[in-house]
Amino acid sequence: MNNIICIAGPTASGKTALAVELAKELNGEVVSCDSMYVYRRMNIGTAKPTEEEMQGIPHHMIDVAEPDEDFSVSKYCDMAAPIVEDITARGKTAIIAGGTGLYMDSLIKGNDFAPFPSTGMRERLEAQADQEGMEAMLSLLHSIDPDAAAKLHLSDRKRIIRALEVYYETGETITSHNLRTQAIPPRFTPLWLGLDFADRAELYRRIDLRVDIMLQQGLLQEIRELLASGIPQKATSMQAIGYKEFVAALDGQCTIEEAADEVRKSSRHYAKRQLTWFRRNKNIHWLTRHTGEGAEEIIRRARQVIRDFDN
RNA sequence: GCCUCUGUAGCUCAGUAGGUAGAGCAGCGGACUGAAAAUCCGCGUGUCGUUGGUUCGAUUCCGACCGGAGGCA
Repeated sequence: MNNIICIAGPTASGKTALAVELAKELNGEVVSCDSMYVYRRMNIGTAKPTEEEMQGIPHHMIDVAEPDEDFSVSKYCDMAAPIVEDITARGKTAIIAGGTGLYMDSLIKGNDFAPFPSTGMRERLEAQADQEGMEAMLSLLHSIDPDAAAKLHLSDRKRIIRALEVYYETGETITSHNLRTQAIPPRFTPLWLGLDFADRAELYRRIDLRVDIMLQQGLLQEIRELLASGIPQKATSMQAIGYKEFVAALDGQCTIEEAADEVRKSSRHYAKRQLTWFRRNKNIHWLTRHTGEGAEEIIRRARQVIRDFDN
């Protein structure tokens, strides 16, 4: 009997509904695995499940951070791992559902992350990159961690700087750090379920529809309130799809309709990236929804996978 | 009705002084270890409107026809 189930899948694929349904049937509680559900007061644009959708099932890792807070994978794992352990210790099933692949994998594997220093190292490296250029930064990285440098593209500023930062702060290269943490056995061994559509266009249609619904539900008002409460436009939370685009529109940089088009486009790209991430996880049992099939069919197949797994 | 412009990838458009074509966006694939809804990489998918003619060879030149835009009436 498996007491941990992971539900992966792209945005708008029906993870929330499946998680609640399985929780009802398996005496479960849902642990959200979504980098944006963690922020309070960001409800409409993140498509956070409503009280009604939760149907009385306990949900964890939702509304655990302020929108101007610097949240991260490591904070997520630090908070979520004890929750999963507690749920299973109480004899219930933990249903980990969400679309943030890095968070989900890290929670399951028990990754540990090199610290994020507040020593000003990051700022110094950023300044150095501005002055000397990325070629210089990459060749610097090459001299201390050739493996990491070989894997990174010149344009991937974010990762080049992080690799340098880890080395200068800890004395260990990021390559060595990653190898070390990958050798740690996984913290959990869940049953993996994945949601996808046989016809990609169908997923995209659902995404388009969802953007219209968000606007009807008052997304613009939600964003105005967040900004009015002092959330800076460059906060991580405001980089969420559906927020950054409408923030620009409210700022007069484009029309609402243009922003809505951008949101649809970014959401499609995001869904594709999510699928790319999850597809390499060979443990996932994919529940592929074909044209004409309803949500009940997917739930039925999920039950079947769970039954087969328990036998 | 006449005149001018126009028809090339899903969309917007380049281009070939005649040798079957290429950009951006879309789309597709991939990477990913304190930002991940972030960040980054790769890949043209085409009856060049139709049909005749000239030519060794036409998307390109010429004619007709069919669409579209504008002008004159």
